[in-house]
Amino acid sequence: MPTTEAKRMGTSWLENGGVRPTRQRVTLATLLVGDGRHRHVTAESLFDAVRKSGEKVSLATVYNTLRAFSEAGLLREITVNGAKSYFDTDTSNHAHFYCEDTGDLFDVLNSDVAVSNLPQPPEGTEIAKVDVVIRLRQV
Amino acid sequence: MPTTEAKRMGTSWLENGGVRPTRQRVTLATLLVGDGRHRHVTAESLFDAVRKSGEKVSLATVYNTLRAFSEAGLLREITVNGAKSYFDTDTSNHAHFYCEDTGDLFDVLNSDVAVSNLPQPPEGTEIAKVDVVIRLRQV
DNA sequence: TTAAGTGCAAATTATTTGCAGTAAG
DNA sequence: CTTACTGCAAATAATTTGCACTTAA
Repeated sequence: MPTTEAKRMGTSWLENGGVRPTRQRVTLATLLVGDGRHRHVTAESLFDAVRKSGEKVSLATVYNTLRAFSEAGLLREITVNGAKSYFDTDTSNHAHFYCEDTGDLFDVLNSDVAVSNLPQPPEGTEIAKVDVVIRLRQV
Repeated sequence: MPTTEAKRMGTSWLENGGVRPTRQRVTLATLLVGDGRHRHVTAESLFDAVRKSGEKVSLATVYNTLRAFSEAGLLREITVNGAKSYFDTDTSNHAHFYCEDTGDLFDVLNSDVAVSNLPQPPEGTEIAKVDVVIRLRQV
């Protein structure tokens, strides 16, 4: 049960991205940023969250909306394996841990991880973003 | 037409990984490392190369073999987008440029790109590898 | 009102798999 | 010989799309 406040946050987040706040988008936005915390979701995990919240948004719309949010700069897509896409509500440049055994993806916290000596991009291109994924294996 | 020397290189590369040198594996290995240069391939691109070389290896075997080579440590799999997997004959840690517009993947050359201040991996895990992908956009 | 958004089911795409046949040690 | 490898076709799995319907502005 999303609080009114959570919904308000979701809605203003949408406005931030210049995205039209439809019922389903507000539902998804509220689940994504309603508590002010950052999270990583997949289409499937967000779809599950919708069902648990008692709301209803089709899976296709979840996919399309995640894509739309990303294009609006509200989410950052993270590709860690060919199988599925993750989306991060934290769009700033930061490194991720990815556990291949469990499929867990999470932020590298309070760290100074940085990429040093970024190279010159080739002629005719510019750097859009830099992804750093630290792959873990269980021991 | 692979030279005898190229074939020899491919075969010894297979031995290096402890992989049994079947006809199709030697074909693929020769195409991958026969000229001593590193390259990035996808299952599809390698399959095309096989056809152009006049040899014959089924697409399923190309997929399975790329996976087998990776597991043997002969190749490094690189995931840049949910759509397809790339495989790099250079298994050492190095950064990549990836152009989202063209799908091109290539090495960051002679660079000192490095990830500094690698964080401590979480309890019960160790770092398997660190992927750095510099995403480009055309201007 | 009217262009943008949504839902469903069907289509796509990359990849994997089952299994019968083939070949390497 | 005998176990691993290969090829094919069918199966999967994530994601996208076509299109008729709905809704926000």
